[in-house]
Amino acid sequence: MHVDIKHIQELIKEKDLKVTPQRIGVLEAVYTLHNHPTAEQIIDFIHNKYPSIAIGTVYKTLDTFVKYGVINKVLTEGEVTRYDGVLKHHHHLYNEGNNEIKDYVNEELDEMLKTFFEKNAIEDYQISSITLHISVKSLNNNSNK
Amino acid sequence: MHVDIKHIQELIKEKDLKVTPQRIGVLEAVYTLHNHPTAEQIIDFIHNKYPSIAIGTVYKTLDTFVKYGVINKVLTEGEVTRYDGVLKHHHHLYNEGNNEIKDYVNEELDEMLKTFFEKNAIEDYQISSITLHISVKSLNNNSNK
DNA sequence: ATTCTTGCAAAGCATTTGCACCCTG
DNA sequence: CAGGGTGCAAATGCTTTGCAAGAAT
Repeated sequence: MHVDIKHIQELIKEKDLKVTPQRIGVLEAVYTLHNHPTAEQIIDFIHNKYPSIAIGTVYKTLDTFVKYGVINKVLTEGEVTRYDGVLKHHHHLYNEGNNEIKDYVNEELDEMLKTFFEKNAIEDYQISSITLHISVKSLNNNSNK
Repeated sequence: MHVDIKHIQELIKEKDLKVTPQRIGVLEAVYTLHNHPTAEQIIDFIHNKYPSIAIGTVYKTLDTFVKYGVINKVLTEGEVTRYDGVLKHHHHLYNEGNNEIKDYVNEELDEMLKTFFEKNAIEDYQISSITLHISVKSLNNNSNK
């Protein structure tokens, strides 16, 4: 998967953050590694293109991006933190076989949920978003794909 | 909330685990602290009743319970691990204001989701469970309750 | 020029581990 | 009494922090 650096620079600038090689590298890594990478995976990826970037900088950059809504953290069962560059609303498929997390997009489902909770409001709360965590098993014995 | 020790002992025995004061204490803590406690909260609770229990033992016991399905881990955004003693299927309300996680049970919703995914199967996967992560804001300025 | 960002290395903290001893079944 | 469970303390590993030096606007 190829990633457009120009586009990355714009995303950073849009949030009034300074555009630095480190930030470009981190965001490029998150997009390229698209499968909910850990900080460690991001650091490994970056070390090819920008060999001298500091680990602390990667952590700080990831925090900044999450804070400014450039990326999100993924919900996990207390393992290492994983990040997600896909901002469009989506759900997650947790593959029990190989521990992978895949995105699942379904607008019809979102529409149905929206309607449901309009009719069945939760007392005292206003809903800001609903994300499904769908645990699945592969039907093929092939644990990848 | 009062918790029945007899019942706790049975739950442990059912899994062919040895019933020890440490295990009883840990499970008692998870049930009493019912609000998705961290290991630290569990340790604090236990230290009243069983002052000399080791921290490492609590971690080992929690791992064992998760492994044998006595309790579950809760999905979080990479913070400390939280545990959940409620085994009945339920969803989670993430209160953005105070970072609390509450249970949300709605069988009609579950029924609707089941029907939806019967009609809209996910290619190559079999669904084992669906949990909603509902981000909410309190409507009262009162951030508790 | 000013403010924000980076690099580095040390510190922090939750969790894990190894092993001798102990207790449950 | 046999096998698993516990306590302890050290070790691990992810992540954060503080600050001087550097870079972006």
